[in-house]
Amino acid sequence: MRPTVHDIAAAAGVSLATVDRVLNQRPGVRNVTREKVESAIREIGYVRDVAAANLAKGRTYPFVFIVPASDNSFMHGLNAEVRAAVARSPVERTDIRTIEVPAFDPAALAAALDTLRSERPAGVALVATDAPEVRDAVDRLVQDGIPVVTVVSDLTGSQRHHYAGVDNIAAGRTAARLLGRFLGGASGDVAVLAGSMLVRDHRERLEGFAAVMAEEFPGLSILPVIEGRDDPDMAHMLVSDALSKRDGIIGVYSLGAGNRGLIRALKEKSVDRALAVIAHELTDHTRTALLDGTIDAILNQDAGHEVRSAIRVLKAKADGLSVIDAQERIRLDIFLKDNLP
Amino acid sequence: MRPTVHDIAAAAGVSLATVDRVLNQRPGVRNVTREKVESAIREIGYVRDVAAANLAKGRTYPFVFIVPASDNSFMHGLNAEVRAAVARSPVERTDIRTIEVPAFDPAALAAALDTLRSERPAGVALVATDAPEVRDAVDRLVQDGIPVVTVVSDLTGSQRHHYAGVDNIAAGRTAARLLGRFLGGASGDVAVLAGSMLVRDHRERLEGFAAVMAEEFPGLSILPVIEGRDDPDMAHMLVSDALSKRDGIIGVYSLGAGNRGLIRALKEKSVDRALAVIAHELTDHTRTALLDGTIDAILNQDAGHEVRSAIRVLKAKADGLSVIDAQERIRLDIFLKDNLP
DNA sequence: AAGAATTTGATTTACGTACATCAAAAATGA
DNA sequence: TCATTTTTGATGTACGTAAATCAAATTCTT
Repeated sequence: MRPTVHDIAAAAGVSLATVDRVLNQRPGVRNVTREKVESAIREIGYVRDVAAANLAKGRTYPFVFIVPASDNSFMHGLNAEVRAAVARSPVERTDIRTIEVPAFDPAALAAALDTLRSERPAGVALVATDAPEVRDAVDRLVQDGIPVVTVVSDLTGSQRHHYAGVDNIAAGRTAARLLGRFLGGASGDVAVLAGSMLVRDHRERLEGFAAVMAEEFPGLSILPVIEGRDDPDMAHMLVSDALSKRDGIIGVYSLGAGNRGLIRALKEKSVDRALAVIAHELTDHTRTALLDGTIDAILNQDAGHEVRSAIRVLKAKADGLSVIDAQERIRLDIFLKDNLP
Repeated sequence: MRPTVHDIAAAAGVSLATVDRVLNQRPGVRNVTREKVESAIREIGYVRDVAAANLAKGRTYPFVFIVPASDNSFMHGLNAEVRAAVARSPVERTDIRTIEVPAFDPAALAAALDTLRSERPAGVALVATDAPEVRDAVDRLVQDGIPVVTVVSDLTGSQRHHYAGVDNIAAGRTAARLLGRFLGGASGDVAVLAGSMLVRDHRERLEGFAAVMAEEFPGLSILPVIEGRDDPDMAHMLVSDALSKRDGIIGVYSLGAGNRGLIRALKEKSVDRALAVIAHELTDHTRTALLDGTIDAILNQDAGHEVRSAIRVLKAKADGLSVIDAQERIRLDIFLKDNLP
């Protein structure tokens, strides 16, 4: 049987009340006594029964999710997953509040984070905009002892406890190798469609993509990045334009959102020529395009996994427990038309 | 606040004791009363607090894992993951016992399953050997009300509650498309190395592989399957032999274990020619081979996820709760050298 | 309608932890 | 050494559920 607080008390030769004072860092314990209790805890391998503790405390975990107010499929999906988590709240003892902040607005995000310092939630998850003021605001929360995890997009050099998202450099590298291999040694141009180079994920994907292209596929040259601002119409226009102007384009890498416009442009031109196309994020549109052959592969991060992982990690941090690293690694999904979920 | 048993009692106009009788299916309740209570439960949306219930019951979940005594990297990894789950047992309130049965021996597996009928564990997870007697034994357990999940390999037509493993037909199809695309329209022969065609996963992978090859890559023809019995030396010999005899081989698909021998054979021959190679299961050997270019892609199922998912599902079934389907879907991992974990 | 059988209510204890209160003991200061 | 402060012990209640007991009420039989 698993040891209880009574076992600690017996092992340390103190009373239950003293054990309680040590366990919950209440005042009024001499250092010698505290150490006696702590070593007893270590010796008998006591682990607090979190379920019983939460029951006694009537504890719920007040968490805050900060998401950007972006109007693209991926963010909609992420929001849906957060809502699903809210729906599970009573069972999971969480109490999740969502804050929307303008996208790409570091000041607004930092302000929102600072608001939380006085509110003192049990944990904060945010889709980070990679800027110094955001980093500093996150570090302040961490200093205050509030667990913080970044979701989808990480924050350079911050003290956040965890990042629930994919390795975007690896994603870009993977895209490059797939595209290169699919093109089988042919020479030509590769178009890259991004949302904005101000977003860290996009920059990183491009960085990884360019690196592998340069190292391994010298026959392929990357054209100047097209920034579609994750907007379908803009993407459609820019991609159509590029395809008409440049005959040498034999591959396309879409590393952001706004794939609807890309797909439309590709379909209009695909009568003329075959392109190898890799896109990010599995949505209804990209799924259809993958199935009909417009897109050859989709790289995806599972928003549901990211949200659930963020919550698990925040809970563990709030309880001072460790996490199963392998379980919390967010994997890069590669979908061909055969392994779609 | 979340409703409790007291709220049910008040809503249904009965006593706590009666609510308890209904909730825990104890005898001595008239049907009209039972229905009154049940509709009250539905109306106020009561969900049993599993943590509190387990605390009261002092419950642990006695689970049994049945794994084949196979001596290959994948099964070693699976065993390690089960042991890791055992190490977490006190915290997760599980009590996991492992039974080893001879591999590819349906009778032994069925016998082991039947033993469990009297033991009545809270759940059983097994790596299924796909045979009628196993199916019948599983169905008997299910009839007895014991939750059963298959892991890694599924069981045709059985009543098992859940399968924690990948879709192997999809895996084979994915391998075929990757290989076909990597070969970029070239014509030639493709060698397939399997463990044994008696195992369902291997048969299914081959089936999916062959289907896509026939549909989409008519220039590639699949040679008769090499059965290496998941044995490195045997695989080495057979593959070396095939590569020497057939100059037309330009691609290899290894859908089972025993990749060490394959890799050795490939390295010996690779000086002469470039092959596209796809293999299953990420191990130290295949990882190294992927990094040095001997293998082009690895398809993988994460044994840790499978074990943890199996346990979550068994718990949920034992508690009569539902599972988050998307969370329990075991995904096919595709690894190129750039996205290795 | 009486007696038996069944159904329902009321109440208690327990699980492991948190938290509060009050009394007792020990350490500290002058 | 005495008064004061600090530390420790003892005890009780609570969280939401399970499980048991015994008494009371209701239904069923004949």
